[in-house]
Amino acid sequence: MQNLLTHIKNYSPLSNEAQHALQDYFEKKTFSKNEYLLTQGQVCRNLYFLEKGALRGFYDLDGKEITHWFGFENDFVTSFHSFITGEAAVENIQFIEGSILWMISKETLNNLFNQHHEIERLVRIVYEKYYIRLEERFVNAQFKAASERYENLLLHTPHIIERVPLGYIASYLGISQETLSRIRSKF
Amino acid sequence: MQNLLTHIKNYSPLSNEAQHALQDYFEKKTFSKNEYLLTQGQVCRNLYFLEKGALRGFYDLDGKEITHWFGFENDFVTSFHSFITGEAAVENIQFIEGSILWMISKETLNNLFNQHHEIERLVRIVYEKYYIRLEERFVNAQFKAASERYENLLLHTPHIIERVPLGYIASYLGISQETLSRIRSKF
DNA sequence: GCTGCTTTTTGATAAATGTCAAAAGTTTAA
DNA sequence: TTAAACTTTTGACATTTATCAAAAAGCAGC
Repeated sequence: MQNLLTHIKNYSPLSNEAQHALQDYFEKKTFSKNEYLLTQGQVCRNLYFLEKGALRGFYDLDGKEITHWFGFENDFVTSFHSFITGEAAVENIQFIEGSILWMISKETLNNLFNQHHEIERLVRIVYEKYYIRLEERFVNAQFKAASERYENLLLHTPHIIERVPLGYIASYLGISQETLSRIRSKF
Repeated sequence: MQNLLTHIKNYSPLSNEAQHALQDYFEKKTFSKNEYLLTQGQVCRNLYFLEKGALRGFYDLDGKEITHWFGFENDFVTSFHSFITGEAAVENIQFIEGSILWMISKETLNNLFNQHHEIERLVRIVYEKYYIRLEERFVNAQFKAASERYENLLLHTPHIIERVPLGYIASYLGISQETLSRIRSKF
């Protein structure tokens, strides 16, 4: 929990009352490797903070698993589309490692927004950060060649390569596993 | 201005005070076709609401202009990365049509956040919407073939095809103009 | 250290898309 | 109205990436 609070305060300062409110309502959860946090078709009504571990979001495309994002320590995690719209998730969220997370429901969070303007501010700022992070990935995906995307990964998020099987990384980069293997052999 | 207020209230309800505050601080701007709202290297310190017209965001890649987004009526527009981080923009924003927009500075907006929790809520909700919109584009970009991306465009945002030159659309879809032309000839 | 299972690499070939150059079509403005 | 400028299409060819199949490498449990 200390992790969560410390991390959160990097985004935006919080009064003691707001901190206590968050402490009261975030609930600790642990999962082991390969367990699912969410499966396709469920509505994701919670937001999670990943204190320790790793997970991936993936969906089924013609029988193949397409991993489109990873979460690691200090990431906020949910199936954003489902969480925001209240519709069924098209994706699955699965643990790649045994993990510890903190959970809060959308409903509780909305109540906290009403009670503490600064908590809503915090979430607004988190969205900003996540928005530009996604924008960067988008530009990479659409306008860079496969080998450049891999180089960028090596450069900016090497922990992904160290902690994630190659097959997941391939679809994360939007290329086939064979192509990724060939790109790697050139380094 | 009425447009802006009406549109905004679709996101989240607003008290009269908050509405008046917005009315006081949003400033009207008009531009003609081909003018620039922002050029690469400038810091974008404003958020805009596009009441009428159309524009594009593009950047330079090895001498070629890569259009990566469009804005139309009722869109909020800025160079998000620059607006959020305060760093120089890597992109240009140019009008595709003569346009009318409403402008507010980041500084003024931050003041309004302090005075009206509900305005910050509104922006938080706008970010949510824009986040999932971008997420959808990302999945399309990375995991769908060029012809599928074009079909999706026809299906979901046909106004883009009607109002934007083909060359811009090609890079928006992440394909060459020639390939786009060939895809189109098959319909 | 072996056995069976999973992950990664390699090879051959096919499919999708890009590039360059030129032709055809459209728009603009004197 | 017509020449000039810009946009879109077409053709030939090159490059990138995917696909399918099989071999090699890595790893957990015995």
